[in-house]
Amino acid sequence: MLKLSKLTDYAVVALVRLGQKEEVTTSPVLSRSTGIPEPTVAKVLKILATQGIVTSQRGARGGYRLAHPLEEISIATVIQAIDGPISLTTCVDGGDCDARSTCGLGGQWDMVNAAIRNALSAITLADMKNHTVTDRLGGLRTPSMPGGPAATA
Amino acid sequence: MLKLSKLTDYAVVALVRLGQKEEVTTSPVLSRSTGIPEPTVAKVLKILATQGIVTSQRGARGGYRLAHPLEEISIATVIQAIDGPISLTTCVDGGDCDARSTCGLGGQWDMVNAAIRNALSAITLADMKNHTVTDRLGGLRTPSMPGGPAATA
DNA sequence: GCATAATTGGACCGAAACAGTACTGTTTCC
DNA sequence: GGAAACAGTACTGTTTCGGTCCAATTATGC
Repeated sequence: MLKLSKLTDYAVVALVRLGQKEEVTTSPVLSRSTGIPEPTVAKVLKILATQGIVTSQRGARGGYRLAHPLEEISIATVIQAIDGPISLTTCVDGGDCDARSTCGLGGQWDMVNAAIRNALSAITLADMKNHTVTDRLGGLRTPSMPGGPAATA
Repeated sequence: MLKLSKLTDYAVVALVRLGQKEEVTTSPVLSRSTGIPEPTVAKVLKILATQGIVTSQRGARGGYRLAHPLEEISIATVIQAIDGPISLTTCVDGGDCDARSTCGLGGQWDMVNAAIRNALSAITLADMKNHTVTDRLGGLRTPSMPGGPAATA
């Protein structure tokens, strides 16, 4: 349902929390601080470490630390790190679309993907922490939007 | 992986094809026309009928017809019809986020959802049919984009 | 008016992906 | 040398998705 995985949600929470501390932080501490179960937060941090979003320090007195300031990490980066590349359909870039010849709309999904990526790249973790939204997004509303369905029809 | 279901992809293809015909069209005809398996296209049309996107005519000589012109149906509408509401996280509008008190970012995901919805609502099925893109989206690239990751970090 | 055929409507089931957990190994500090 | 913490792998339960089948409905032809 166009819903990103819960792991990504956890990742954002953990990263924002991590950005509020200067020293290295361990998984258990982060777990208590965020309310996310220990094994899960450990798994998330592990993935983020492999993607270079956080740096890890092994051994006693080890832990995790942000590799970049919050302002330089976009939502799109986190999503791609956890969930993989952002592409709405499998019918892109040589996918196995068996109806390619008849479907008619060749790579029209690419522009949709680009729109999504664009919107997600414009929001950083710092924007998530602060409750103010930068106006880089055209027509973006304030956090508490009317809530009605955005159906155009 | 922020990927919408194949059903939605099928729905768009079927709707665009349906928009090219005036008279009512049956599932088998649409299946042959699009290359989508018969049962699947039937299921998609069924869902779209319940959502009011297409009108159905039961019985012999029945079939489906578009309820609105292609220009008035946005991608967001189709996605919401098939996949359900567009909300990236479960932690919105009274969701069961058990870490609400500690996570810190109350409804910050809402602005992300709004951005997505915005981008998706700006693209109509007519845009998918024609290979030209209207410039309603700020910074949207042409269909064949470079393809590099949109990571900001 | 009745039988028949065509088509949608709703329910069901198997398969795949995901979230979460546990365990073992490696590294570093005390 | 012992303890603490990350790294990697494997496993299991759950949910969701994709696909299929059968029942309800309506127009047509006799």
